[in-house]
Amino acid sequence: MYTLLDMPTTGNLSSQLNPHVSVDCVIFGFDEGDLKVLLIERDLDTIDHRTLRYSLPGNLVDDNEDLDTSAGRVLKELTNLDNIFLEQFYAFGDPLRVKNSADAQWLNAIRDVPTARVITIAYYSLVKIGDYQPAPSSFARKAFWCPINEVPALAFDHNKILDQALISLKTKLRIQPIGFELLPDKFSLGQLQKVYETILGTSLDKRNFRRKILNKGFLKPLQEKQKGVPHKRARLFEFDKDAYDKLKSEQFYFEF
Amino acid sequence: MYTLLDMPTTGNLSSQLNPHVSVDCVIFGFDEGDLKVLLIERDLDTIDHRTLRYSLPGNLVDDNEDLDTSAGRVLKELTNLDNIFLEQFYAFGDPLRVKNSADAQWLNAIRDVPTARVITIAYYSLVKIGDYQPAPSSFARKAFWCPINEVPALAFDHNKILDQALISLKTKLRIQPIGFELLPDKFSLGQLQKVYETILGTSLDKRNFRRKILNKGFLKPLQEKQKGVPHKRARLFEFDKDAYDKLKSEQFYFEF
DNA sequence: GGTTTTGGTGTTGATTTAACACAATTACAG
DNA sequence: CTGTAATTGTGTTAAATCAACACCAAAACC
Repeated sequence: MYTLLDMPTTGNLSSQLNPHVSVDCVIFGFDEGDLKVLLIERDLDTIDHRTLRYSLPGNLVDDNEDLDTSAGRVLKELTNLDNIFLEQFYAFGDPLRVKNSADAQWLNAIRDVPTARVITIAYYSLVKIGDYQPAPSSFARKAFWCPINEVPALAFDHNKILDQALISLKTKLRIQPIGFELLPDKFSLGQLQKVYETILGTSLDKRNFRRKILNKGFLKPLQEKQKGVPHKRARLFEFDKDAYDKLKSEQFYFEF
Repeated sequence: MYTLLDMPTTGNLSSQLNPHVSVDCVIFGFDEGDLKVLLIERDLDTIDHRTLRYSLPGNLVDDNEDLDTSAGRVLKELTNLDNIFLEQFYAFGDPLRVKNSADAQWLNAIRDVPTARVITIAYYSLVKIGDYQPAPSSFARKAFWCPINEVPALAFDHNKILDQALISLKTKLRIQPIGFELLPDKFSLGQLQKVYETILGTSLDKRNFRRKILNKGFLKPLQEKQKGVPHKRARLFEFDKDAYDKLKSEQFYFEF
């Protein structure tokens, strides 16, 4: 174990944290019909209860790292999720964004320059929940999937960052086929429809949805079927990356 | 006049520049059938010729300012363009982005911490060229509109930033009615079509374009017509903001 | 054997799209 | 004054896409 004051900041000995710039990661997953987001519970050993317990995984960048690299490193350090494709979506720079009293104590414990103004570059990603096992480390005591509708008050402006991430996700879903990234490799059309309905916040006609998405030509039907469900078994599909890449190269515009 | 070493950094006496974070502005305009971008020529009094002369308007943020505010201030300081709606589109953070030899001398002359790693938050905007008169100040010796296809080598990673801004612009044009923001208040459909064609890089069918854009319902036809053209005079239109806001509030999705 | 749950399927009418050609108006050149 | 060059403005048709809509099938569980 480490204490808050001497915990490792990065895995790299020559590292040098930039006190003014951080990255935050909004990792979306989908499970049991719910859209979820990966949160951490921060280590509170030395901190009283007025401190906000939960936050998005995020930390200062290292001055030798690219922003994308930072985001990947920080995510791994806090949650053990590795090799995630992260997409930058917005930089948050309110001069007061880390100056709330509830955050001050935690910053005092963990930062060299706790009063510095910090600009954060926010990233998001979509993952198949089953493919990754979040495991907390560094200043994260827990790392867990939280349903979007049950997200508690988060540190700093993280609730605002999450809201913005959701907006970006919605926009992206309408422009690029990303729904399946939240699902297992093999999925049914019912599952995929549910992803679209959840994120877009609408309900969709089953027959129209199927026709539309299948006509795009990048879903490959498998022989395999669902098992163990108390109803008719759905045929499984997988995303056909080759087919999609080919369409893209022919200037095909996806729009859902 | 000022010299490079004692030039004002902001108009605010209590200001404190953050050596690690800057903003850069990509201002698009449209003129004579060309898409243009606002560049500055940097003051080179003390600098040899290997230094890159041109750049996007940009500078360090002040630690008391919001990023959006910084972008507006920096743009005004360098080009005198004021009250421009700027939209953030990406943060660039390559650790080496300001470390090219051609940039080093200029940084030495102008920055307190010339070797600091600088992350930049990039903004873009669309303006009617006729509405603004660029006037250089601070370290800008000139401020001028440059056709997109004739942009020279720029400082730092500014060519990359510009490329990315163009991609964002293209995406945005397909999703929101922003073409008229590049045109005078009163414009012809021919001008508007040209904006779309230039930015999207395609040619469009005139009859289909007119029908489609007029059916959206936010272009108000005026009685007025073009003057002084060596061909039939086009009817002028204006953007009807009220009508558009009403459509938006009814969950209308624009898509071109 | 009945109940519950989700999977799977097709048609129709309305809307939207792409493709396509020609006459009218103006300034300017000769 | 006449012709030319440039751009405006307009309508139809066939094809594609979209929205709306209802019922039977299969599996687990009781």
